[in-house]
Amino acid sequence: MTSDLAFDALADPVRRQILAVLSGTDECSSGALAEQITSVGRTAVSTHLRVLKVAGLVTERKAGRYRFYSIDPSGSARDVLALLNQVFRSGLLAVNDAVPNRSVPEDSPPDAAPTDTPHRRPA
Amino acid sequence: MTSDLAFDALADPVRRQILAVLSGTDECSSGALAEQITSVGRTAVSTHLRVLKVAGLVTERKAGRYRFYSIDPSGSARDVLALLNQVFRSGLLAVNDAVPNRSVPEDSPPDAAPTDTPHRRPA
DNA sequence: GTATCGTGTCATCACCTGTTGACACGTGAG
DNA sequence: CTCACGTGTCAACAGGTGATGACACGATAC
Repeated sequence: MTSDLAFDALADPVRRQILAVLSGTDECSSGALAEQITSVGRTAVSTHLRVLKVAGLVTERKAGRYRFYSIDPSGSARDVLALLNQVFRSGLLAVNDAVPNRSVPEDSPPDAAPTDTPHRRPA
Repeated sequence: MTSDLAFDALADPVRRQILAVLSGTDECSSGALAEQITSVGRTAVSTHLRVLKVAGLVTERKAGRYRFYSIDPSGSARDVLALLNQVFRSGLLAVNDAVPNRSVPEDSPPDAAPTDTPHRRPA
């Protein structure tokens, strides 16, 4: 799954910080990026950049001896968003008032609600 | 940051699988969940459930000796979506409009052309 | 040509995380 | 009451991941 790498890439705070910096600028060189990410060294930033690139979250542009990175809005970020929207659609769209998502055949839990807990609390 | 835990929780494939199962049903007990998640044992599922709960992605409902878990659409998932939308806003707008394929503005190298061959095979 | 800069990669280490089995807690049934 | 069931938690181990410094590669300036 493509979003697999993206989820993994997004899990790291440093990588999210890199993405935040990149989202504020059009593009940024590896060195300039490493200067703004003071929590880790240039090597780590470079490694994170690679992870982000492989994950399809950023794009790389080579210009001479420089390498500029920028957000890849058409990359796997869309898959992540799509998956998240699918999982949390009920609350995000707030249109499933009739609970239409009930299509799992092997759904036979003990079915609680013995005598004191009628139903869960809708938000 | 609340979304920090959420990003971390979403990084694990097993946890995403749990979320997928939960998204297909209203709620599910820990045991029933563990039966559907065959890749790991019940202990691991329980641990993952705890992580998801702490991250604010699922909610727990106690019913007697059972514990039912369900997606928490109003939890930190919204923060994750918001952050992602902020970082990748430029491409997401295009997605919302249409254009499911490459529609990124072409690069405009200021002073160099990508005419280099990254030969990097030392071995 | 050489020197220097910018960058990526490699080996190494330390830390964190996930998994497992055994155990403890609470609940419901008899 | 005791027993069985469902579940969470604990300590220990294995595996993966991130960070670092040294090095290699390519490109530019001279």
